[in-house]
Amino acid sequence: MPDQKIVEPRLLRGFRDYLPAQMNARLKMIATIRSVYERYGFQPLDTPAQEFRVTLMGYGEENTKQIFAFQNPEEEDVALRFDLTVPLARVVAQYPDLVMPFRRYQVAPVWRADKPDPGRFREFIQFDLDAVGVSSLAADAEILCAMYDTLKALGIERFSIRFSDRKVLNSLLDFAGITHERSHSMFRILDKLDKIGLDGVAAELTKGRVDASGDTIPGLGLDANQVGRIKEFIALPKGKRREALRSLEKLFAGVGSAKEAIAELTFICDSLDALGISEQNVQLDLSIARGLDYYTGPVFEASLDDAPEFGSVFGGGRYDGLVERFLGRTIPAVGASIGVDRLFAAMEKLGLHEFAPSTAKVIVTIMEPGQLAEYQKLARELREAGVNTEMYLGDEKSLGKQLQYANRQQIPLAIIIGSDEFARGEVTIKNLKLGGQLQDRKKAAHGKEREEWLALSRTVQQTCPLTRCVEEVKKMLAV
RNA sequence: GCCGACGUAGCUCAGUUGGUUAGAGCACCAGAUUGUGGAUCUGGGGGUCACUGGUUCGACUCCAGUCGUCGGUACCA
Repeated sequence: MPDQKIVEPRLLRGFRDYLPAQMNARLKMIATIRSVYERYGFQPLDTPAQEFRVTLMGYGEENTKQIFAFQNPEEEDVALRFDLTVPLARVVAQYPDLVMPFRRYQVAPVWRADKPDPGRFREFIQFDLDAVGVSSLAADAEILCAMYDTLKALGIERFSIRFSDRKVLNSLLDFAGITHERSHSMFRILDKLDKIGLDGVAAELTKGRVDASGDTIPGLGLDANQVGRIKEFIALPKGKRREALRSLEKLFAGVGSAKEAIAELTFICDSLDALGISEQNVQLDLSIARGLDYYTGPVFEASLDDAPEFGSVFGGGRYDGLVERFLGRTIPAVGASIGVDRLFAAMEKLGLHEFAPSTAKVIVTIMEPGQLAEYQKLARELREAGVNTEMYLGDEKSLGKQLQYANRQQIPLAIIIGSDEFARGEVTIKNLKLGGQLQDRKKAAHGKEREEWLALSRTVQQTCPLTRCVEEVKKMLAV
């Protein structure tokens, strides 16, 4: 291409490639999550990436700027979905024959035009589970339980799922004498408690503050009495679920609207006890708000104790009003959503992923190109036996190069057949994974350990009759 | 969106008060070793110093703008 302008290969801000090693880890993660959801009997659903723009809008116009919106060739206003909950509400309204309760899971990419952060992208996968048409809070407890099982199944031990109830916060407004119109800004500020501390929250509730970068954040203009009440609420003991609940009951004793919230949380605590969910991982935290307007009851969010900077990796709640927008009548619903890519990034930081670029377990190297058919036959035989097998197709003629390739792909076994083996009807199987491990341990091995090392070294490479190749390969992979 | 910092090899970074030929480590490639990867040694390729303009005899270095990256903050149905 003389004189032609090279197109610079680059990505859009907030978008990522997933190369094979990461992709294998991500697929494994998704498969694990799916197996948990299916264990609860949730059923799969998929919906299009694009929806009519009006379908996606409607909860606060200021948020629409985060939506990737454009016109299609028919000049209709369309947008990329920004979550999976709104499309679910659309589906429920559109298919009246769906059997209720409708319990579905969905894993799919969504798009938001946010500024990217660690673990935060413009295109990312969400993995949702929701129960629609269920008013019983047993569903909410079950969602919490599924969240717990999912994080455990992913191999995460130290995580915290915190839950509360949107109705608690509404009662807080009554308790502090704040009008409900200001609920949104009020909840938003409260949600920042973890981040900016009690003093920061107090400042934002009153006259505002200047942050570390010198930016001014306007205050809400509450009076000292109101802030005092909010502080009382924040100061409620965290402790065990029951204790937190009792102290809330005491504080809100004079607030009529609080009875329902307390009854709901009591029900959920009972259910969690019945389900055997530990206090260790699932806590009642009255301060969590979740920014979304559509929540009407219990809300939940999970974060990893050892990677708190990634924030909420799994969150949800009850949204009894959402389907009404499409149907004109109320259908109760509750669900939760994993930010798969955010959780992936957090787990990556904690070293919880196994990265291997190749799915092959065996590579058949080519030493005698004239015998290609024999190599092909053997590869076929291995595949038919269920062994993931790659036959070397590159241009390198030397065995060393082919083994180097296999090593880089982290393929554990290599099959070597040269003129000697062909003459005797044999194959040599080399364990690259074990060989690599032994190399690492070579220097450290002394005395008894050295004996063991030598014994293992003898098993790195073995020769057997061609007829027993598949059997030997399986045996070596099983270790 | 706002505030700040930073852009030198694939990666991590040196680069003197502005001085002529821009360096290192790692990675990569080749050879030592044409039937054995990861070790060692020797050699090699690779740069529009983000971009554009300005100041200057001379700019990787100073100035301005643009783009990009990162951090904080705001926002997050």
